[in-house]
Amino acid sequence: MISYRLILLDTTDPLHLRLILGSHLAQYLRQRLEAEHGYTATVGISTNKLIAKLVGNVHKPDSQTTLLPPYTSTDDTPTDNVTTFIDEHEIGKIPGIGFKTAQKLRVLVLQRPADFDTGLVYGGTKESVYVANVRNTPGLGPEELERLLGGSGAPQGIGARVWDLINGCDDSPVGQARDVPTQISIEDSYIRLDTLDQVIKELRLLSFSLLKRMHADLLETEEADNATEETISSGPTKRWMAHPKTLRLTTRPRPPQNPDGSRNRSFARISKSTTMPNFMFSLKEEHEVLVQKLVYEILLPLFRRLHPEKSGWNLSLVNLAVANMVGAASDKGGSGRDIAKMFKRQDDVLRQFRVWDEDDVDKVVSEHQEDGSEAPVEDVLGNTLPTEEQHRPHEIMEYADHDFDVVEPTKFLPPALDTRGSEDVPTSSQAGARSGDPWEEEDEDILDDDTFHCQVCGAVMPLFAMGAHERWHMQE
DNA sequence: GTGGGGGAG
DNA sequence: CGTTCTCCCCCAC
Repeated sequence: MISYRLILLDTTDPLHLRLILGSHLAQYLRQRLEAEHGYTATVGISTNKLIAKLVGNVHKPDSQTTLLPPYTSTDDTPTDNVTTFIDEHEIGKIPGIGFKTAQKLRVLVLQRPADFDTGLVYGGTKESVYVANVRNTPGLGPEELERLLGGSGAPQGIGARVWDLINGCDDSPVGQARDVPTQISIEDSYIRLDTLDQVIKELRLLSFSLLKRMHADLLETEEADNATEETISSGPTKRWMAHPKTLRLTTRPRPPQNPDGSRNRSFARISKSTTMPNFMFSLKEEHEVLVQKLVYEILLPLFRRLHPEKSGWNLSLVNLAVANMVGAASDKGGSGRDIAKMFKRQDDVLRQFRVWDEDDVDKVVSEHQEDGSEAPVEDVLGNTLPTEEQHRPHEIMEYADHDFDVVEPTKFLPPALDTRGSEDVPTSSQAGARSGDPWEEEDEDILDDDTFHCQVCGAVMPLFAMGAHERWHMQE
């Protein structure tokens, strides 16, 4: 069901404008992804990854959602949407706060050993604690969180990081997709695995799978551009794109029964690793042979290091991994089809939309990030925790219905924004009229190639805004 | 480099 | 929804 609302575009608010453009871009990207590759997608639009990801959950399949301003609290708007939005989330739902951290925070808020996960097999009946409950805990701040969550093994600055997260702040960069994984692993879990014979059998199976995966993921087939004698006689040339340097065997021993018969759930894994044996890269030997060698020469010795006792153990999981890829090719992707590059090429076009300069853009983003960290809790909800009935659910429903959600982004883009110097662009500039892929196009005539203008009013705009602009004309 | 903890999807 | 199978990053040693 499509339920979208019209948004009055506030051209004096750069944040608002930026979100609208982001929404158009998302719409355009989703359309192309489906038209050209058959994939539907869901996206969230906001000023950082954290909020964008969370808001993307609001309208789930094949849709998109934008978190609208206000993003900061003022006298007029004492409740900014970022805070209101993030507050409704259960603490464990926040990306970056996993099972362990969430449990500690629940204990902190509930002030009691917390209904851990007594009866059930897995996460069980955890009690819901919301972001607002955590953030409004008296005396809580980055330092207190660091004391609670920090310690040996914890990442540097975990306290500040978590504090930022529950304030809707996230400055983590958008990363590049990898073309080759840093690690490949195969694992299986077992109800009961307690004899060496069984282990050997499973190690064989895992080894076969791993070998297949290595070939599928790390082997590059050279498409013989000119069929040499070699390629004719021995088939397509294959070569390793990356060589893992490490082989690792991991097990998860089943925790022994307590005297009272209860199960001590433990996910603890133990592992041993060794340097990757070279024969595993053989492209000539039969897999059977390689697997046999691997199991007896490498894996069984590793296994005996993990489990020196002949018996007595019972494994619930075995994992076999290759890691530490040393790449022949570049580890990181970058085929050229990324959005940053697209924006670079369309820079001239986009400049027309950029009614503020780069510095201001950064400020809009970081304003919330930095303010949020320091923001007094009273700004948002006051000191009293909202009760279920009177505050949260009601207000949140209101928001869900009226303030988020720009599914089918905006219906229009006012011409005031995008009219400007359109005389030197080609006449046929509708999206459909273009010949090539604007993303693929290299260099020169950037303006000409990536600029489109409306046949009705002559407004100039980037490709992804064309649809919205046309809709704007239609509803006039 | 090895082994373990925590987390995402 | 909960569980399984991967994959990732960080840290101490």
